[in-house]
Amino acid sequence: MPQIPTLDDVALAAGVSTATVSRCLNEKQKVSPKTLGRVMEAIENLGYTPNFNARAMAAKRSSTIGAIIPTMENAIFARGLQAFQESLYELGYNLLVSSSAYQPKLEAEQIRELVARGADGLLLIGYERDQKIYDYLERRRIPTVLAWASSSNAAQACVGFNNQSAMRSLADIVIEMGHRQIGVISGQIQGNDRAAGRLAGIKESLRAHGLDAENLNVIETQYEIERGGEAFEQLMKAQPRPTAVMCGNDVLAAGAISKARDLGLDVPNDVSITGFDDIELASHVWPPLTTVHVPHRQMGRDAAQVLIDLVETGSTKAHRELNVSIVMRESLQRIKG
Amino acid sequence: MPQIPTLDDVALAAGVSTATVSRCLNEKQKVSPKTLGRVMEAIENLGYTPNFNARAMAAKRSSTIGAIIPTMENAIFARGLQAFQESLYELGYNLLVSSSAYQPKLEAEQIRELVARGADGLLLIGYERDQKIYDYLERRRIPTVLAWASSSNAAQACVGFNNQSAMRSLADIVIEMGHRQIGVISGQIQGNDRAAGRLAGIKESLRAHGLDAENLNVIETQYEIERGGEAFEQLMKAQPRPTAVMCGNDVLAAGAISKARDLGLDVPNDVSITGFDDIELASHVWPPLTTVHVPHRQMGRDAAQVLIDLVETGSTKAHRELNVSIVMRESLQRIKG
DNA sequence: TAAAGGAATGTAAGCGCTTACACTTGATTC
DNA sequence: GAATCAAGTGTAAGCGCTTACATTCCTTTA
Repeated sequence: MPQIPTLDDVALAAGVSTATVSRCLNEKQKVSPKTLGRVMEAIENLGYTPNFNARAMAAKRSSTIGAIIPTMENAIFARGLQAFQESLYELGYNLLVSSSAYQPKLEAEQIRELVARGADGLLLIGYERDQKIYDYLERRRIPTVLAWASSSNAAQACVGFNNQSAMRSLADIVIEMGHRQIGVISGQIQGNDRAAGRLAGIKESLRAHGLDAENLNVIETQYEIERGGEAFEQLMKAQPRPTAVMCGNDVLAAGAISKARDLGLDVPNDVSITGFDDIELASHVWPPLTTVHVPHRQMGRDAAQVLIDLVETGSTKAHRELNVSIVMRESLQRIKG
Repeated sequence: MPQIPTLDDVALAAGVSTATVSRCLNEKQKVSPKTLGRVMEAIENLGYTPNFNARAMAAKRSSTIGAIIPTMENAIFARGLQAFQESLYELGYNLLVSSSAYQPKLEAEQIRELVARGADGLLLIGYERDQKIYDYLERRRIPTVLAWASSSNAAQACVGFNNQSAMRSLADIVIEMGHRQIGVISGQIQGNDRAAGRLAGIKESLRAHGLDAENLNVIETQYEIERGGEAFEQLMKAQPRPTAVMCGNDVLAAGAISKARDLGLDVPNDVSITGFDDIELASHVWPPLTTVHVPHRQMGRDAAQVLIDLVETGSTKAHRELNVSIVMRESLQRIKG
């Protein structure tokens, strides 16, 4: 029954002290090439792997970053997170991911969990959460970056974009194309600043064009393709029927497009549909979606850079706002006549 | 500068020993209600959270399960993993997920990483990997479950389905619908037993129907929607042109459908297309995909159950094979005339 | 009433690492 | 040749927990 080799075993086998073995692992330059070779050989022979928990405990840092995203079920966060983790890896950090299912309570739990696991820093999505959480992170001195959103009054570092003004731009286009009956399929506003911002952007645009923003037909639902379809069906029952349906993201929009076909409606001739995010799917549904392109990869990279800066140098809070753009595709059409 | 409270601080505040505090956290029933109350109050007041690393180290178990999936970029593994993690949670375990980007080397690294982090057990996808890895896990005594595949000769516990016979069933239907010119868009076979099995299933069916399996037109590519489109375009250049294109999964099929439209081809009148997995997308593209339905949620639940059984009781290796079914939708059509 | 037993709690030895500090060595300088 | 210094290495004290074992204090039972 062979025991799992420890650093002591390696030290013994190589005829050096544990301190030296540790140096071979973490600060090679502090060790003579001769010793290094001997130690590495012993490590190889024994099949030694450092115990992460012991290391984190002794060193009081873990080279681990935690991220909590609202969902892994669709691709919204996938690309950005991928870029985030690639950048972290290059900087010598590992990423631990949890998903909160859009539930603030679960998110709070998972923040504690990641901190308990010794995360050196955290990536969170959006800025809207209980102040207690921020206090907790402050007390524990856990550097935190908020992504996918941008709020100038957040005390934390932000790397993201302005959801409201992004959606405002898209709504401007929709309205200037002649649409007056607009339906909205939004994500749940409660506890989701991104969804709230996007909806606010539409209302802002309506007001700016002298249209009624208060009676806007909005359906809130979960970010699932099926839910998008259901909401769309609901919206199309209204009289007068919307000529354009703006969706809180591409997943909802894909559901709406699919349901439109089921209902025998032609997109965009009978009704225009727009999305948000420009995930891969957006250009592969039919008709392809007019949507807001979000630079997910860049956001992920920037977030990693800002966060590690915070972790290693405790540098001053950064606040990076990225530019989004509107991608015009066939799902949105000018009102005829 | 307030220090982060430790178990010692709690013990001091509650006027008990550290052992008692530990018991309050882990084995409440061993502590008198009076003491429990006092300790919990102290924990509350101090805002104490146990240090995970210290706990794992002292207890020699972490109540953590590791999972390594080939990709998080699309929904293939999302649903099953979600069910896996929900079941684990009910059983008192946490899940740590990494993605290997379909690279065996990265996977090996991540296995070591998860083991170093003290994972009590591992979930891996498929069975095809270097024997050294299995030896390593054996030596370290890390219970492991292989999912998304099924191989009766794997030494590890398996929870999955037979990719080959599943695809064979679908191919049988395609052929019996009169298709003779079949093109295949497969995932990379190298290091991916699921992709290999699916392709083998198609060839098996061809042979069984007295058709030429050796000259089957197969394009191997990555599981990305864009790649599916490219491969489809390539396949359609063949003479004679395929009347049916069978895809290694739904993501490739979605790409193929989208590209077909770009090429001015009507699915299924000009060409039939099939997928595999039955992810949400499959029923929302147009035309909806005929595909192989995989019971992802059940697979996730079963895998959790089998793995925790292994971890806690060291029970004998289980081997669960799940049934898949074919879902007929509009993307596959009988050859006319 | 004393012995026995069980429940509640305490004592203290690690778990496998990192790192401050101390020490040894050999080269360099005056 | 003594003093100085840097490079390489070793010693040992924790990091914050769990848990085997010891101890205390009741309640039971003969």
